[in-house]
Amino acid sequence: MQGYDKYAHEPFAVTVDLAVLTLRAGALHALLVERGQEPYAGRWALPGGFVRPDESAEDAARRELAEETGLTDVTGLHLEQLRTYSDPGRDPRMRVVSVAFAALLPDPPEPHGGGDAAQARWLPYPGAGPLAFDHDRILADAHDRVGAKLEYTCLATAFCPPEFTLGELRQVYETVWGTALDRPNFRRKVLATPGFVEPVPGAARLTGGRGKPAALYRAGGATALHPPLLRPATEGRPA
Amino acid sequence: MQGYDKYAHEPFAVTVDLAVLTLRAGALHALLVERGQEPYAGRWALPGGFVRPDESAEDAARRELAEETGLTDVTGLHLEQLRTYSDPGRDPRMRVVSVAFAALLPDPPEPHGGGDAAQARWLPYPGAGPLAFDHDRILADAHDRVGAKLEYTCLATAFCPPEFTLGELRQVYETVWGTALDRPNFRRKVLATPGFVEPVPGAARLTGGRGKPAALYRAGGATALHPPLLRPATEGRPA
DNA sequence: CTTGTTTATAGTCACACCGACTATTAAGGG
DNA sequence: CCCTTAATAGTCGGTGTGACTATAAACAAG
Repeated sequence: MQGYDKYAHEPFAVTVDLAVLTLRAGALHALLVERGQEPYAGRWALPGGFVRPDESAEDAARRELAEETGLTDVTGLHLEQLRTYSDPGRDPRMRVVSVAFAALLPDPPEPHGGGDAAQARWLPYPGAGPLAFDHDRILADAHDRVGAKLEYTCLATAFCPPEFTLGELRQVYETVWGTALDRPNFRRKVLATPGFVEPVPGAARLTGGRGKPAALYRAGGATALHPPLLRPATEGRPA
Repeated sequence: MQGYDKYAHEPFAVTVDLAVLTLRAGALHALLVERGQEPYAGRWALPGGFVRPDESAEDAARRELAEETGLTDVTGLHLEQLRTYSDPGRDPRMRVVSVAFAALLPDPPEPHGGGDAAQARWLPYPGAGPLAFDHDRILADAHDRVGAKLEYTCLATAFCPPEFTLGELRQVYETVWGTALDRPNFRRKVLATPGFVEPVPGAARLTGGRGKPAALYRAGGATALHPPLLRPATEGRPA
């Protein structure tokens, strides 16, 4: 930091990459765009783009998120910096340092094709073949981060619409973690955590699908879970 | 990511900033360098430097860590990417995007003055006045991250020498969290977690200071704590 | 040498929480 | 009308943890 001109520092291109996750039909989906040019032409990639001279990486991420999803209001959405990927060879054309973000959406806004990208689609994760660049790794890191944060934060509500049932909330956990949870125990735990969810006053009940109608809840004011909601211990060493 | 030449992307300077933490005399200390030039001449700043064309941010961080600490072998040290700071105005001279890392050292290698920096010193944290740039924020973020990771990982051993007593390990928690822990309960919890620590076979006992000599332990093979070692609930809403 | 202080270590007890279960209620589908 | 599905209520036992007491082994001060 001392000598800015001591060695000629190479300029880098700085981009943001977005791992936008949502739940569609009980399965985790990621927003992907199809590349039209080399390298990796025809492969799926994470949406993203260059950081402009007058904006921070967070600004750029939110701008790209609005462009790619076609949503007019992305202010309420959960957007979180993941980490920065900077391997010298990650883009064969030039030196690109990419700040990756994870974004969570409740309700899948239909595919769309906004922004500059060729076509954008929700594809199930995992399963969408090998992605371009190091985007498989980024998406996997996003999934890991989200899974971990479900344990000790109220992040799960970011996957849900403003009003939701405990069954929907439980499905968020089950889908992201890939494990089944005991219904009564999950309910007990969530309701016992102050500020996680609060009942909707109108006492309306959702009777959409099969089964007994469920009560509706809203996200509460809490952000952290004390004590955490630990996922069932998976044998083998965690990261 | 589609059109690399659609809009002329401004080149950025990319640097790494290091929040190097250690425990000296029961207090948390950070490695800081004194700036010799404007801006912020005379202020303390985090060590760091430019990422070179052929290295990743992680490579650069480890290289800078070796240069600034004077240590010849930094391979065993805990080095972890924190996040990237990219506000347009964070450096008044030019557009600098900085990837911040947190590093943990067990044993304070005497101050030193290696590398290119003017002078580097261990200063207690918190307390080292306002730092240059946004480095106060970075250091605070590093402290938050380390405090949180103590709860659910075995990170605490990264602050300890290869062989340590449970009292030293407990002091890591107490110092970083700023709370006192019950000695017997801490011992019970640590020993009950498989792979956290393992006794040193030689059965040597450390009889350095006052009190009954303590048994020596080494870091075990585990990296995660299941269940976590939660810090005493601080009232008020956590981040 | 004795006493007090400090730290390590052993152990107890009660409570909170959690996993595993059973039971009941209320919907929809053959 | 019965079966399935899902929500909700409740029970039971074990584990983990907070609070606490007790003992042991060192050093310091008198």
